[in-house]
This record gives sequence, C-alpha cells and structure tokens, in this order.
Amino acid sequence: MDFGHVTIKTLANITGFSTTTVSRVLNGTYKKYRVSEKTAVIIHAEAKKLGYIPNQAAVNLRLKKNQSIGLIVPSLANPFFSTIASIISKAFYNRNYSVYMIDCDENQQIEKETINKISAQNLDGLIVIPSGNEYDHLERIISIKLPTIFIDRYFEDLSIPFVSTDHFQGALSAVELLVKNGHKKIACIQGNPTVISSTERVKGYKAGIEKYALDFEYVGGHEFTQQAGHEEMKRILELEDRPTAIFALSDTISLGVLEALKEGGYHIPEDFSLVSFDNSLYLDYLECPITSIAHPVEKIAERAVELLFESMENVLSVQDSSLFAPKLIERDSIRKLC
Amino acid sequence: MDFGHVTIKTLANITGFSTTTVSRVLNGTYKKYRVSEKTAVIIHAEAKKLGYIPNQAAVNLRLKKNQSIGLIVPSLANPFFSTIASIISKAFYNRNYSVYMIDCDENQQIEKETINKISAQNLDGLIVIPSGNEYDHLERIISIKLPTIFIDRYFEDLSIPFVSTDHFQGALSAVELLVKNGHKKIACIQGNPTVISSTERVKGYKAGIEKYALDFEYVGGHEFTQQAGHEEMKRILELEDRPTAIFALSDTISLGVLEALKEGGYHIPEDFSLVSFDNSLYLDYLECPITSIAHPVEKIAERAVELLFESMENVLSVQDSSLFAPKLIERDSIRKLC
DNA sequence: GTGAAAGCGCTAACAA
DNA sequence: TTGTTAGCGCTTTCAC
Repeated sequence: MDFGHVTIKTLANITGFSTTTVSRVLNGTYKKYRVSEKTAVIIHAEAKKLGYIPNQAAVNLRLKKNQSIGLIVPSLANPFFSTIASIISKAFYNRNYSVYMIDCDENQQIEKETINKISAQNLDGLIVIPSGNEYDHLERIISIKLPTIFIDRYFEDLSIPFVSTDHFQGALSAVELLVKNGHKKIACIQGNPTVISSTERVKGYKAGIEKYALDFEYVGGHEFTQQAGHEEMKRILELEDRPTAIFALSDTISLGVLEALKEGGYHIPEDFSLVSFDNSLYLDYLECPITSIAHPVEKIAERAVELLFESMENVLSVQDSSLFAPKLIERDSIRKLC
Repeated sequence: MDFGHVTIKTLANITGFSTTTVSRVLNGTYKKYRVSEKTAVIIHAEAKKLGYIPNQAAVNLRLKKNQSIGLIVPSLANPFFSTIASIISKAFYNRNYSVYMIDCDENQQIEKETINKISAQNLDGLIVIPSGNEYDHLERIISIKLPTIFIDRYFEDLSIPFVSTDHFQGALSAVELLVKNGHKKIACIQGNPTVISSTERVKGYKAGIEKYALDFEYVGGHEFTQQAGHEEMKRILELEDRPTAIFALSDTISLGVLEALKEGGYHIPEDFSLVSFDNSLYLDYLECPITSIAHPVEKIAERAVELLFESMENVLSVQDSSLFAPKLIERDSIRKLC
C-alpha cells in the first residue's frame, strides 16, 4: 500500500475512467448514474488498494457540508459539560455525523474567535453552550443560516432555540427543601454571573427567599470552579452572621466548599447544610453524601440532537426551545433544624 | 451589516481591486507584496463592514493546513481524559491553534473511522489517546506524514512518539505501599485490556506480587468505567478467598468499587483497603479519602504540545517519547495490617 | 503596487 | 453508461 497522495485523479489515471466516474463510485452515488457494477468493482478495488480517503476540505468546499457538527463548550474540566459532550457525541455518531468539540475555557473572547472560525468550516450545524452574555458573534451564525442549538445557557432574545434544565425551578426547589427542614439562613454561591444558568438559579434562590419571607439573603461567588467555591466559602466562614445552609450552584463549586470546610474543621451537615447542582456521580460516596439537583442530561442531549436535525430541515425559532424540569436528589447533607 | 455570503470576490467587486490584492490584504501578507497602506485600509474597512470571514475549507484546500489540530480521546465521560483535553486545548489556544476534539466512546471502530476522516481534513497535527490495540489506521497517518503524538496510550512498534505516565512504575509503587502496610492479598481491577495503560499497570501489579512473593494474585475487570468496577467488585465479594486490598486501575473503576461496597454494607479501610489511579479532585472528600496515583497531567500536556510542534518541523521517532513518573498520593484508604 | 490565471480535490450540470 | 467542463473560495506564480 502506498498511501502517498491519492486523489480521484490518481484513481482515474490508473483505472482509465474519468474523475467523474471515480467520484460517483466512491461517494456512493453511482447507482443513480447507472455506472456499471463492473466499473464500480474495479474502482473500489483500486481505491482500497491505494488507501484512498476523500479529501474532506475539498468535499466541504464543494458541497458546503460534511456530515459533521461543532460542539462548543465552556470547559471540559467541568464534569457536567464533559458528560453532556460525551452523550451528544455518541448520539451524533449513531446518526453518522462526526462531532468536533471545542473547549473555550469559559472565556467569551475565545468563544467568539472559535465560533467565527468554526462557522467558516462549512459544518452542518452547531451546538453551543455559551461562555458569556454577548452575542454579536452569534448573530452572524444566524445570518449565515448555520443551524444552531443552545444547550444549558441561552439567549431569549435570539432566534436560536435552546434546550436546558429549568434552572429557576431547580434552584427554587432547593431552597424550598432547605426551608422545609427549618433553614432560614441560606447563602447562595453562584457561578459565572454573565451566564443564564447562573442568573436564573440565583433568581430561583431569591424567589425562594421571598416566598418564605426569609430575611437572610446572601449571594457570593463568580465562577463555576472549585477555586471560586473555596474562596467564597472561606469568606462566608468569616461572616458575623453565618448561614446555616449553603446552596452551591454547581458540583465544582461544592468541591471548593468542602475544601474550605475541611480546612476549617467543619462538617456537613452538623455545621452547615449543603445543596448542590449537577448531581455528579461521586456525590453518593462523599463523607457526607450531598443533596443535589440533577439535570435530565439524557433528555437534554436527545432533544438537542433532534432539534438540530430539525433545524437543518427548516428554520426554527426560540419558540421551539425546551426547558426540562430538574430532579432534586436527596441525600444526607441537609440537617433537620425543626 | 449584511453577513450574507461574503467572499474575497465580493470584496474585490466592491472595492474595485482584484481578488489577489484583497486576499493579500486580508491574510496579512500584503506588506510582503508592498500593497499600499491606502488600499489595505479600504479593503480592511469593507471586510469589517460586511463581516467577512475567510472560508476555512477553501483555505485548507489551498494551503493544506489551517492552524488547527485534532485531539482524539477515548471518552470525555472519564474525568482523566476530559481534564487532559481541557489542558491541551488551552495550551494550543495560547499558541494560536484551534483544537478539535473527538470522543470515540472507547470504541476502536469509531476511532478508526474518526481518524480516517479527520486525517483527510488537512489538519496540522493530531494528538491521540487510542481506544484499542489495532493500528493499521495509524500507519496511514504516518504515511501521509501527519504530525502525531500519542498520550497515555501508545504503540512502541510505531514510529509515533508518545508522552505518558509510567504506568508500570505507578502500579508497582501502589502494590509496594500496600505490602508495606501488611497486605498480602491484593486484587487488581483492570480497565480496557487491549490498551497499554491497562496492561502496563497490570504488569506493574504482577511485578509487585512477584517481587514480594505473594501467593495471592487476582486480575479482574475489563473497562475503565464505574459499571465495570461495580460488577467486578461484586464478583470479588463472592470469592471464598477474599483479598484484603483492591487496586483499581482508575478512579472511574473505584467509584464502582465504592458502589458495590456501599450496597454490601462494607467500609474502607476497615473491610477492604483501596488504591486507585488518576487522583481525581473529589478523592479528598470521600467518606474515606482514597489513596491514588496521580498523573503528572500538566507535564504530560506540556510535553505533548511541545513534541507536536517539533514534529511539525522535522520527523520524530518513538525515541523522542517521554515517560513521566507518577506520584502516589497517600490518603486514608489503606488499613495497616502490621 | 496590482492583477490574470492556474490550481488545490471534489461534485454536478450538461452532453454524448 | 461515461466523460467534459465549470466552479466551490482561496493563494500564488508570473507578468506588468
């Protein structure tokens, strides 16, 4: 086997057929053009022998599509996103599409460059979990009619449909559970405040505070990371008027909370109650298993894939979005105060 | 802003210059050709106004490169791989490259298709963590001279350099630590047995058994997943002659072990000692913090990036590979038996 | 300083 | 049943 630099032209020269015929045989359209079986066999054989693989860049340029989609995520270091990414990948593979994933490091600037570049690759579609609150670059996506779906984070002002957990409901239910257990002083540690998954959860938290007329309200934090959670929890530990419960808006944040508590010699749920968001696999095996809000990950992925295919057929709008109810998984991290 | 379908031809028509000049200005080579500043300004302005973005497929086809590399991983659902992926991404971004990641679901067949397809995209390089022990598809990579580096899993028979943790040493040191604590019956739960990261660790385990002349040897498991770990641990619990310690070859497997132990009402380290591999962030906060072998992740990523750039300059060989020593992070999951 | 023209590898009208 | 030709959007040689 040579493998050197085999194109349809090489094969055309060797077999004596035209590049057209070779192309037709190799891309599977030859039946339509009634190329003879004999010819097809010859060409296939030669292609196999030389290890021919069609140049995707050429195919793309010509067809403006290539059976592949892009998946833009804020950070694969966050298990929630890497899990979603993995599931989405599989779903597209089953539909015979490749998924090219890009990690934007929760950085809006990187996201913009990335989206500009990838949108010029002639991909068939895009699934994006945005890293910030700007969307001028996304307007371009719309104007070039590149089918796109948001997951988890979205912009209600844009015509791009989204699929997400109902962040507000999730947060509200967490507060309610805490209140039901007698907590009146609940602090919230948020993630990236430029992003709707964080702001909606904060809204849910505040709605809970208001609903039960609690007079303690505290929102800290600024990033969905362990480090940020750690910093914020240390700050909370220095408060004069300390909360009895912490509501951390992601499992990564919760890890930081646990870190700070461990350093300070505090325990869950004796010293603080904790509710988290994301429901990572390891939560069950922690020193104190943590109550957490679970995203309906499979549902979200499935629906996103479905929507993307739909939007490859006809133009969709925000109206086609889905918000799925999260599920509160109760474990042992809430102390009963009443 | 229109954004419709803007090419250098559009720009050429509007500004009255040729596509050549427009191209030169827009891709930054215009100084070399001494295009006047005035012209450059005009063209830049128009390009900006129309939101021009170069069609990557066309650039690729022409230049056979596009400032981007592919990263093939077995599964992003495994935190070890998603962490590596995230770090590598960042490193390349800093060098002005995009990274397209692909999740192969630990499936060799998917990996083959994926690599064939992506290698025909005119990428500038590839970093791959293979999903199996076949490498015919990788020979093609070599023959088309696509710069490639393996991470974590590799083939010593191929000329492609690799960067990896020293799996053998890691495993051996785990067994030694266990032995030092009086354990004589150590079971090993392996991952994907077609892959060197698993087989080398198993070899290390066996070397330890031999070194200390232990007469208990047990290797079970077949996948780097929680589910497989769970199954295997349940099997071990039914053994007549049970081990006192479990050596799980990944944190995902360990999670399965914990699951089975919890179901059976067993505890670490009282009932079983446990040593794991990967050193995930949450290990510190488990009911019993788990001793684990840490990959030098940053070092690995850094070296891989370095090597890939080198191999874009001149052809490298396996000789250029690096094996980094892992670090055993001791926590509380080993019971002292002596 | 700028442009015409060829060509990267592929597909698809149109022709035969 | 097969081939000719044009062209996707870009870069680059060669010419002026």
